[in-house]
Amino acid sequence: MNAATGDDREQERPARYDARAIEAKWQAVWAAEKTWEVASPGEPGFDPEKPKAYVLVMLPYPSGEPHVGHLKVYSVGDAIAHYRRRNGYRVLQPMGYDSFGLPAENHAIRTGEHPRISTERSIASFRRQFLDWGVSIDWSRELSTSAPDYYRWTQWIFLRLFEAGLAYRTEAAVQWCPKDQTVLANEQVIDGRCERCGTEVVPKKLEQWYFRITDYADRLLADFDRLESWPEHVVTMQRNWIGRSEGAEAVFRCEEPGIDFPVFTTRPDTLYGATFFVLAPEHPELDRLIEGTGNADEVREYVAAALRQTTGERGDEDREKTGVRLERTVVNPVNGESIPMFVADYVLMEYGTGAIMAVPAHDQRDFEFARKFDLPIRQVVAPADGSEVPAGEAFVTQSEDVRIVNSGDLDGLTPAGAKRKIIDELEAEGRGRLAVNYRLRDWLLSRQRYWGCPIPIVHCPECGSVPVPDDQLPVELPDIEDYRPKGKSPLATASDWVETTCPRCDGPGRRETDTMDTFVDSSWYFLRYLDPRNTALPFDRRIADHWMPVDQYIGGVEHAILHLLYARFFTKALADAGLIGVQEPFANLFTQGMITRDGAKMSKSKGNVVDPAEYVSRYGADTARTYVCFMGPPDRGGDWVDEGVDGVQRFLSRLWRLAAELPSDADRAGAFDRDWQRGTSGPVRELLAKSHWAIDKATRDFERDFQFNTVIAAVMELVNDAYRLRGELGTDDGARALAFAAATAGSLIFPFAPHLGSEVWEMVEGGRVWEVPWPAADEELLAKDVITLVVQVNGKLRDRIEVPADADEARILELVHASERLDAYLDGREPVKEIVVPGRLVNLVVR
RNA sequence: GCCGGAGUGGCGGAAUGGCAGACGCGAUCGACUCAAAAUCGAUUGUCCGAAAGGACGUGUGGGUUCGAGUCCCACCUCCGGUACCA
Repeated sequence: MNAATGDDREQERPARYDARAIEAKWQAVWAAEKTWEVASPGEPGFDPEKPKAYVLVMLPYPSGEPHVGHLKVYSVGDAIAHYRRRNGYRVLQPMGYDSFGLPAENHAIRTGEHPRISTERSIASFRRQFLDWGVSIDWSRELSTSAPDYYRWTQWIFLRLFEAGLAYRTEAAVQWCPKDQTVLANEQVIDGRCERCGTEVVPKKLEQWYFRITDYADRLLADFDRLESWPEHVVTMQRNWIGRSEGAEAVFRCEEPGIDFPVFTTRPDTLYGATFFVLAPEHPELDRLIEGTGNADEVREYVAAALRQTTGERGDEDREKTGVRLERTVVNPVNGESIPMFVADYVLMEYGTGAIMAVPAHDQRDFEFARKFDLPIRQVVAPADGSEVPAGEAFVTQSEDVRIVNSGDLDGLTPAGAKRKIIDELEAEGRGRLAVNYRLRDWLLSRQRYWGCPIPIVHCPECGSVPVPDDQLPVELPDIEDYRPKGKSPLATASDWVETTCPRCDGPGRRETDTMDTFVDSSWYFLRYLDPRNTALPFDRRIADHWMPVDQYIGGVEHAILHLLYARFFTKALADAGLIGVQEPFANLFTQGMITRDGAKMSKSKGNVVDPAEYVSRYGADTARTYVCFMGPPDRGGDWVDEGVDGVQRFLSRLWRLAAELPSDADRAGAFDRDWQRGTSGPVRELLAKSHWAIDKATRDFERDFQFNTVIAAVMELVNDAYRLRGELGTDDGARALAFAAATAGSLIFPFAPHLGSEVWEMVEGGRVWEVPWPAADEELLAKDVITLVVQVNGKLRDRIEVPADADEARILELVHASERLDAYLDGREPVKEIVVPGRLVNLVVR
């Protein structure tokens, strides 16, 4: 008979956990009292006693409705924010929208609706849902990057970079997306396809705006040391993307018509093995080189064909090598040898100098090319033990157990030694030098699209590219009739807007009609949050220096390179301009894993999309939020399972009922009294100890890389124990223990289920849980008098014994030897070794 | 190819070198109910055994250790990133 709840309370039908009512109640409190607003130094309400914590989730692109990825990232971010607040920090958690961008513009092309209208609609629904989820945001700082009072400062910063020589315009081969009709940055081309629409990109020669991010390559690498905690793989990805490689530049001279061709090589030690020389089809000296030679037309034809290829086709490694031999030769600077020249599309203009020395014996690509064109292959690196190298492939090795051969005075040296010697020689003769090369290229920022931040430049036939003066900012985006891109920016059709006067000479000028890549907008938004209503500057340096860096940044790993690299670059450039003190924007980074459904990425075409709003209205925000944190470690992905949501709902209901069905207030007063707690025994003590265990476990797992799944599991255990012990707790002490357990569970679950946590706390203790410090476990209640020790024989579990917690090794062994169970396993043998791990186990080793 | 990450019950996942499988889902049984749902409780790695108990068990093969899911070596599979980068 289960009599625990069988009192007359049941006559009035037990109330049920009404998540929506509870959530509306607390959201109203937070909105009315502006609970999550936080002051900067000098503002009223600023509390200098508390340390600051800037907790930031990557700003969303507002398109349609938030999806589960947003639910997860804000659930994680908010849990961290709440945890920090209750640990005594002044937490800033702002919100904004990355509201320029292609989807809104494409929508405008389809429907004719102005992107501003559809964007505002999306922002409204994002805002509504974030409020509905009860995220603890300082809404007074809300911003959107497409608002003139925001992009005014994006333009202002662009002009500072322009003045510093970090923004420039030049003609170069760029990646063009034929569908979106715009150029793309290298970072936005994935496997030769447009990151946004998946169309194959094609090369195109255009005059475009760039940021000189390559100037910062070394600092971007070195300053990984300044970060507190970033996922190692993100750092590695950025390292690889920057792609620093050390080597040498060597100059090969073509006597006729007299052109020096520098090449970059990471293997100057193999210079003697160079048997031919290859130029990229785009090489600027090619025309001059072939002028008047017998096969100039053939070469031109090859080049034209190469340029027509999509980036994907050209990048295909498996394709057979192609190329054309030029009727020219170059001289190898180390041995004076004349070697034939080729043009081939496997050499890229964007990397190095667009020309290579080919060492077929030790480079797979050169090897394939040499085979195809029947060129000599000269081995210059050999295993130190004199063994043969495989014939059908290039001999490529990082090993130092090799020696240089067939290379004059380099013979017998290791590659490292040969590199040093050859670079010294090249430098002495002025035919080369030590060189460092990067994979990273300058950031192409102009886009031939409408819905972006206008570039504040006027083109003047007299003065060139002239910056718009600061006092004329913002250069506002004009309204236009037709959004369709036509190979140039739709802005070009707004002739009233385009035609202007030159700020420098007052003559006629034309506005720059390209807009900025939206990644520019999001490269500094974390600074605007700090001083969002400043009308004189993008932000006040003193305020920014107070809050920066972001203490905890949270977002998807898909931004590991793009956004995070750009934002790091911007921060350094702004620091160099004296606008801010920090060198790195994000001290700690947490990347959350992607939620799938039925094991697959969610997509409309698969019909497996989870709409968070649907779950929030059915189960409540607390259930949805707690569920995404409970699925597994938040930095890993997880599969959305409806039954799992039910499980979390069940748990939250149990917690609510535990609080709702507590005995009357009078019986349970003093539940938090430590002296009383320490004096208890039996089931009362057991439940109190479990409560303190949960506090300790939750706190440790919170600190340990945000292991939210086990934090929540600990609270579940506490609630389960409370139910299990409830029947044995019919005394006043029992009522107090239950009250303490329920209040503690509410307090610990609050970062994930803030509404329920507040409600439970209010029901049990009264007051506001977010104003109560994060609980600390009582060591004395954590400690046990009697502990169970595991006894092993030869590493196999054979017995358990109860020992006093303070028993020493001798006493433990005495108890072990008293065990009759063990005799069978020992079989009369004397242990040769007895290992005692206090508090853990005993292992008897017998032979 | 290169660089990361991960392989543990029917499923998601727990385990500072020390009781493998916490917690949740699912499943089975029981209580309540006319019945069902909800709720509460119990059981739930595999094999042998009536039971007591025993053997096996963390992708594979070896190693270190009193003791290995955890550390080392070699390999396999999956996932992510990246790639004619000279």
